[in-house]
Amino acid sequence: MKLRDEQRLWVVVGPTASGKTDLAVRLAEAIDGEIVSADSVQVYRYFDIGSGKPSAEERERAPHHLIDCCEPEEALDAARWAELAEAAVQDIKSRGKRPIICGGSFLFVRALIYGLAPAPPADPALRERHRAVAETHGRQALYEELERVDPSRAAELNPNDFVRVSRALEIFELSGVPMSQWQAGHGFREVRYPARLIGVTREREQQDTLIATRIEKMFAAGWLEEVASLLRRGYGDTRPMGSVGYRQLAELLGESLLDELAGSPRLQETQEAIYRATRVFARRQRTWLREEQVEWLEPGALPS
RNA sequence: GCCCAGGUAGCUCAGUUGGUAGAGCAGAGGAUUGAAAAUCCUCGUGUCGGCGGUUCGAUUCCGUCCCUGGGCA
Repeated sequence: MKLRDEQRLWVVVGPTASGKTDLAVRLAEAIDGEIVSADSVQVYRYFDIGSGKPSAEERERAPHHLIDCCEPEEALDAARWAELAEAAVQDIKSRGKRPIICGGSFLFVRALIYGLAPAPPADPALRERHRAVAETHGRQALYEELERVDPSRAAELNPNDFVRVSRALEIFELSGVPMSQWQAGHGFREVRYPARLIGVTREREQQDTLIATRIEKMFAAGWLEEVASLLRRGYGDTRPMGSVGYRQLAELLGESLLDELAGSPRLQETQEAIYRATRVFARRQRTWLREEQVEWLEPGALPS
């Protein structure tokens, strides 16, 4: 095998449960690499089972970075992640190893490869104000604010898309410059890390089966108990608790006691809801990937 | 056997004072510049349980039969 490729940064992508970690680990062994996780939930400590963190055995086979790198309450955003990832990549290279990015949070990957517009960072106080406005006057009212200061960005957004409307407003309020202008000056045009995207192809049915068995394994490994423990420790309002599966289990545990749940229909229903939500998530991931030029490999294969 | 309540989209249900019907979820597709496992957008013909009757017209009213709950025997 040659497997050394150019100077490009190798990035293992794919929908959830497609086998990214397995491919990345085998790749790392083959080229003396280290893995940088691009996963918006695995970055948080204690959210172990439901986020599908690599096993001890997998971490033994290849060093992993950016897993457990922050506390649940210190929300890590795409820009901050990209900084950390860049530092990890430099560190790995400086030790003569090959960095391999691996993960399903594609905004994170994009932020690393292209950077983000140098607009101001998130501001919790402003977000709180936006939330209050939307709550008392409706999302439309917030959208109208944006139309006044940044009609160009407003035209791209749906009034209901609260998250993006809020962010666009936030940028203007912080910098006095409309988001559309920041974007115009950036446009994801400059590649900071030329990348080679690699993924594992799966038939749709097989993909669904993989998702189902993975969820079953998570429950068998004590996922429900993990969430109960996280809630007890006060992590109910953190960002990772809003992610697929954790959200549903937190809700379930909010209305039922852990001891009553074993084998109950409520638990069964929740497990099915998580399966469905995960499939929807995988679909959104596929939409991201359709944009990119990805080298799709057969399961078990390595790139040449 | 009798009484009551139901039988409407894959599921849960709404609705039509008679003009062949619509939400949520699921499913499919898409967007994505510091919330991204987040957030948002688009896509809904189904013997309205069967058969008869009344009517210009019935899923809607009437009759009858079948099915599912619950109650009484």
